[in-house]
Amino acid sequence: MATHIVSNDVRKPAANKSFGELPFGELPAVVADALEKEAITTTYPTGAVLFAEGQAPRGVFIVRRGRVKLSICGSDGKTLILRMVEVGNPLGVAAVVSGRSYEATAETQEPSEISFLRQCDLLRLMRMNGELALWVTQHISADYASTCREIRDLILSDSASEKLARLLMGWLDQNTAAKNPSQMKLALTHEEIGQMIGTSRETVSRLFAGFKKQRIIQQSGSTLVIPNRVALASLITA
Amino acid sequence: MATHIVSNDVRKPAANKSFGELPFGELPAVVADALEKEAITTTYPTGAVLFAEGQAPRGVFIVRRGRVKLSICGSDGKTLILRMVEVGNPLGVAAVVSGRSYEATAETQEPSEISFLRQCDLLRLMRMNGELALWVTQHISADYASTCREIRDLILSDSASEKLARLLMGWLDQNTAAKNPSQMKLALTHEEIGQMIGTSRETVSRLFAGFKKQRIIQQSGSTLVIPNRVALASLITA
DNA sequence: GCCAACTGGTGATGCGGATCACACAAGGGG
DNA sequence: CCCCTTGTGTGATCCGCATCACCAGTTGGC
Repeated sequence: MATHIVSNDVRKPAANKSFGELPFGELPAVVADALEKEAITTTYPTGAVLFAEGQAPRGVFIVRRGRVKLSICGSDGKTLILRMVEVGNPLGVAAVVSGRSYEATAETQEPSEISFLRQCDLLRLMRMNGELALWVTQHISADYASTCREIRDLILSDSASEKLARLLMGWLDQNTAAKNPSQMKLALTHEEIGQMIGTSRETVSRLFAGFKKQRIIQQSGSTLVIPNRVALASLITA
Repeated sequence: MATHIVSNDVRKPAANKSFGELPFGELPAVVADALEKEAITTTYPTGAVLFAEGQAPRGVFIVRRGRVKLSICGSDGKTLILRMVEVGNPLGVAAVVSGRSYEATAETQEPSEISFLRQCDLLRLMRMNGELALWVTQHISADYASTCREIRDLILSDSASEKLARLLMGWLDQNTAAKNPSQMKLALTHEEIGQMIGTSRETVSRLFAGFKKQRIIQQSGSTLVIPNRVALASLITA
């Protein structure tokens, strides 16, 4: 648990890497204790909406098992997926702390086990427990950083292929721990991928086809192999 | 632009005007007290870079006079302006608290007076002073919310006119306090407006021309008048 | 087993806005 | 004063991708 804030030590200066990774793979002991005492854990089916954009904050949700999709949507029904939230991470902290309404919608992506902590309880615990307050604050910072990254990727590359390449690179980086780091399971539909990079489903289809033709990726079933990481990287600067 | 980068050294020993004369604006008393004791205040010319995207965090900056542009940039030199930071607001809090590198670049937009508080001092103060910690946390939340809003406005409206209309509406809303709420000073160039909404300078020019033709806005010098707020609003849903 | 709903591939078409290429106004400094 | 920079207005062109329209697999329910 590397939960210290300060220290002038920098972990990885400009290596703008995947944001999903937070310093704690598991919850710090204090947080875990607090949760055990105060939180209510529930099992949700796929597609359950934990909270929706614009709702007044009720509390925070912490993913104990499963995966949650965090997205924002426009008036015309268009959707942008901000990120997938993995086990051990909280949802809705910024809204709860600030008292503003939830900024995004959280929906379970698969059957999930989620702990819920009411707003007033969280705030009380934060006051009593500096460590927990710190944990919360760091998560908000991480969310902020991840959102900035999202903006960068979306705005500053205006070819769709560059955006997709960035997304794939991000997935690769998250995957370095796996036994075969150039291989991964594709858990999203083309539609959802489109919603992550702000393009249409058809474009995603065509891009994948193009990448396959250029031997940048290979696909068998839902398994995606990227034999040529440099080729992928070269699409980004292009 | 980017005339010179400011390092940690202070270039002019804290413009020694009596603190009583211009206290820390609208800051809460505790925050103001802490800053008075610990922060170093410096005057910067237009175009000074307080910190740049990717740098390791040194501390937070608080705007005491002037205006600071917060932006992120892509490899190809393209720039997106996140927001203008006004008097009384801190810059770089998320980076300092999380220890990650700054997520954006901060550049003075006009001659400004900025207080600087080192990372270690801020963290120490936060530990000692819950109120200040709360102030910091709320600011990070606010930044997060504002960034989410930015994303929404950028992604979910894909006509450029809608984006511009959104921007103008935002300015109008900030302006309600003024004596003439439908009138404002245009402090940005078309280029910068383009960088705020993610379009080219030429498009901004053409959009303004179109809006004028449709009697949605009037312009005389750098003063912008929006006589018809509803017409502007109607562009957003369209 | 079959049908319905979802997913993925691919062509044709059209539009929005990026880009290039100017020309013009306003300062500002030497 | 002229020049040089910076901001602005506008036309012409061009291309990427959204959109529409299909069809072909795949999955899951009953």
